[in-house]
Amino acid sequence: MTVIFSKKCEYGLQAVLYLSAKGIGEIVSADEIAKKLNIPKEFVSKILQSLTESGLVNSKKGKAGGFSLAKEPSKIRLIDIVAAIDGLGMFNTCVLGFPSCSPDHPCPLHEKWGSLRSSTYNMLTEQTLDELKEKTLNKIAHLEA
Amino acid sequence: MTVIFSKKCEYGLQAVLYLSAKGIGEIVSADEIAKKLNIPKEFVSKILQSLTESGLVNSKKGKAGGFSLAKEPSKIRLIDIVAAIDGLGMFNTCVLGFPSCSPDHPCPLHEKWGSLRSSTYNMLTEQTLDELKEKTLNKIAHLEA
DNA sequence: CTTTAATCAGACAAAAAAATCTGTTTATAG
DNA sequence: CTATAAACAGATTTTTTTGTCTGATTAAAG
Ligand code: SF4
Ligand code: SF4
Repeated sequence: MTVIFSKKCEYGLQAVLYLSAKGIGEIVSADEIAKKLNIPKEFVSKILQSLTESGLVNSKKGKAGGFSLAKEPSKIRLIDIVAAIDGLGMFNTCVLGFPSCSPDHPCPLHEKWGSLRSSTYNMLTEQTLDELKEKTLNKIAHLEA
Repeated sequence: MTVIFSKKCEYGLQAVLYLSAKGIGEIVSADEIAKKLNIPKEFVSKILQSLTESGLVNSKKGKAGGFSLAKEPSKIRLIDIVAAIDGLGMFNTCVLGFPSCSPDHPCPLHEKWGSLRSSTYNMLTEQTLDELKEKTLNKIAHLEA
């Protein structure tokens, strides 16, 4: 079975939400994130490194080092994280896997699926981290309860 | 990157749409389907075999054998094919990959994502093969043009 | 009855995704 | 200055998904 996002992307979103819940300046280690979110440490570490390259996250090396958001939470949209990790291919390739999507010969689901896909894209584009902070805190607090 | 459906499911949907476009009685070989849809033959063959087990498709062995729909196109919903191949897990697990989804501590995207997911589910549940026949024919006709 | 063309069963192989390991560099704290 | 704890780099392993191969069975057609 396959869901919308890759595992990498899911973890990436979780981690960034975690960072934003901690506040803009806070530096958090990959180890802490991994433990709190029950994600393999080395894996989330890799993902955060790649997000650092993408400029969404800052990293600090050495003891007491870790990761923090590179921008204000209100400036980071969910789509930015998705784009950095999974790319935006899912928004312009065919749900049914047909090779090309010409407007004159669209696949049978074009009409119905197309609008759902746009809605999803818009949702990810509109949602910024700051708007999700409270809900994130609530979720995190009750993760291992 | 990962899209909604697995390759298996995409091919399965394509193949079943192809069958329905041919008409209810028509028997079509895996070979023809593979060629027309540019899908690996052995792979689509396996998929159709599994759909046969699921009761959505009939198979006929031997020379002049092949596959056909097991029910009227109006009785086969897209969700049936998805359920048979990928399962319905994608409709009740978390987009963000959080392990549990308790209604009191939903993940940060619950509200927004939940409704999109329901819409997708409903769309797949409402769409039956007969309604897609014309569009499928149009798509197939222009596949290798 | 024999040839042929198909499903079917199940092992196998290749590729991609997910996860782990090993070691290096870097900065803080004592 | 040394010990420690972190990111970082990159190789390696494991697992899942995707795709292929071999042979057996079945049924139609000549
Ligand atoms: S138009 Fe149809 S073929 Fe094209 S991407 Fe949308 S669903 Fe797929
Ligand atoms: S409520 Fe949140 S945690 Fe649960 S499935 Fe929906 S998106 Fe995921």
